This record gives sequence, C-alpha cells and structure tokens, in this order.
Amino acid sequence: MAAELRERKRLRAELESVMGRKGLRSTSQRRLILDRLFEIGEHFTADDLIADVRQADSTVGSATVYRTLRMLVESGLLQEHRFADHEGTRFELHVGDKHHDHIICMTCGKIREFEEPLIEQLQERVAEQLGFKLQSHTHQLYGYCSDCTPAPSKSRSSRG
Amino acid sequence: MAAELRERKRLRAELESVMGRKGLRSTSQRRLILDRLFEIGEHFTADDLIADVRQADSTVGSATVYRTLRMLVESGLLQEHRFADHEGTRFELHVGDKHHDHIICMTCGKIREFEEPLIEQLQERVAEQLGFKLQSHTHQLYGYCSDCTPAPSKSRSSRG
DNA sequence: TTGGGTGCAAACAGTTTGCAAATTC
DNA sequence: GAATTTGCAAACTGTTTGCACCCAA
Repeated sequence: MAAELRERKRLRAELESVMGRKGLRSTSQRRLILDRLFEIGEHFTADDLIADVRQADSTVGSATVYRTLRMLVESGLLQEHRFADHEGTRFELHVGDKHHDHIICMTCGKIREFEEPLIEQLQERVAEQLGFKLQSHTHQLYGYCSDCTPAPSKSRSSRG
Repeated sequence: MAAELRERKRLRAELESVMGRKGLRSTSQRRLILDRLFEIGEHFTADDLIADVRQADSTVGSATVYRTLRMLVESGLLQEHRFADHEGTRFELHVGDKHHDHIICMTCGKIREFEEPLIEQLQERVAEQLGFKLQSHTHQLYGYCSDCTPAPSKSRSSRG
C-alpha cells in the first residue's frame, strides 16, 4: 500500500530529526543499515540484518549493526521481540501508536499480526484488579497455520 | 494451602513414574535438585537453582542442573518463561491443566499471576479468524505494582 | 579539530557438549 | 557389567565492550 510507503518516509524523517537532536551522526554505515532495515521490514534478527547489509558492503562490522539496532530501539523506532523460547531477538519497525501482537506458526515459523481491542481492555482491567499501573505487555499466540499440519506428536500446553 | 502440598506430592509421584517409564535414573543429584526446585517453587532462574542446590551440596555441577532442568521441561513438568526483554529464562512448575499468565512490576520485579478466561476465549477466536490452530501462548503484562511508583521518566509503550 | 563512529578482537552471559570417571540398575 | 549420569572444561550463541584509528560536523 502507498500508505505504508508514506509511513516509511515519515519514519525516516522522524529518525533523522531524532538523531539530529541527539547529536548522532549520519554515517554511510548507518544509512546503509537503515536502507536495508526498511527494506526487510519486520521480524528480522540481528543476523538477518548483518547478512543483508554485508551483501551491499562486506566491510560493515557486526558491532556496528548491533550498536545501530540498540540506538534505534532506544529512540523508539524499533521494537524488540523475543518470540518462541529459544530464538534470538527479533526487531520490528514501531509505527506510530498503532499496536499489534503476534501469532506464530510452530511448523513454518510464519508470523501474523493481530489487534484485539477487547483483549487490551481486559488487560487493563486485570492490571487494575491486581493494583498495577499497566505500562506495556507482550502477547504471543503459537499454533499451526492453515498451510501446516500439526507436527505428529508433541502436544503442547499453554505457557503464560 | 494444603491443596498445594498435595499437588506437589502428586507432581513428584508423576515425575518418578515418567522418569521410570523413560528409563531415567534416580540419582542423589536429581533428588536434591528436585527437592530444592519444589522448595523454591516459582519463577526461578537456572542460576537461582544452582546456588540453592550448591548450598546443600557444593559439588553438584551446573551442567547437571541445566540437564535436569531441560529434562523436566521436556517431561512437561516445568515451564520456561522469558519475561522482560533481557532477563534469562525462568522456570515454573507446570501444575495440571491449570493455566495462568503473569504481570510483572517494572520497578521491583515482583511477579503476580492472573487468569482471565475471557482473554483465553478471545485468543481462540483471533487464531481461528487467522486460520491458525491455537496450541499455546505467552502473555505478560508489565507495569508498576501498588508498592512502587512509576520510575520518573521513561514512558513505555506496549510491545506485542 | 574534536567528539562521535567504526572495525576488530576480546570479553561476556547463559547454556550446551565431549569425555573419562563414577554410579545406578 | 552395561548403560546412564556426573563434573569438568571447553565450546558455542548472541551480544557488548575496549581500543586505536577514522570521519562527519
């Protein structure tokens, strides 16, 4: 969609301004990393991004990519996720105030997003009942997508 | 509660039987690890357990504890959690079919449990709508408990 | 010119693994 | 006695850090 493209441009502009304000410099590495990152889009790992960046410039060090990722997370432009139990951290562009959670296929690893305002409401209520001021949450569903049959055995129960 | 004690005994018995069936042996290390694990109860890390076990027997190797933990997770007796983004894995006894999720205080780290059947229902519906067969989920809320004031700055948005 | 940024290699945390010796069945 | 389990140390994965050099502002 065109809206998404516009959104990306806005994000990039916003980022430039954030970096400017913080006195962070615009280097060729950072520009390249951002290009690739906006291209990949969603749910990539640091390794994914490193490989991708190195295809364009094999001299970029992984530390630079890690440092840039951390900077972007701290600037609020990226979100970190730790999906299924032993995968590494995955990153995702944090677009405006829009919020969604994820459902992940246990066979093929496909990740779909969902929004459910009712769940969010209930979360507020639960927090309130326990005397907490809710700030954020993580919520992932795991299952089998329509393309995948359940793995033969290994029944799984929910983990909260 | 007495019910909990009974439940522990049942769990232990169940475990013995599972181990028996799998041809796993009952060693002094495993018995000690189980004792301490049932004592600690919930939301402990591998390190917590290792320290605790070593207080009783300083010769137990950490590999043994890790191996035992993995065995217990695979037997379905323990659940693994990865709470806030950069903490290590935490373990919890998996009691029967009872299920709960967690809310974590961002200041003091306190963990409270909650159950919300409506949320579980909505999760089913969401999965169905996306063509997934739901198998499990992780769901954590983050906020400030009644004993803790919000940290001065650092506003946080939700992460799914 | 000067502070931030870079690549490299080493450090790091948490966890797993190879192996010879010890233990359980 | 055969097979499993152990402790140790080394390996491994994902990530961070120290440092000398480099470069954008």
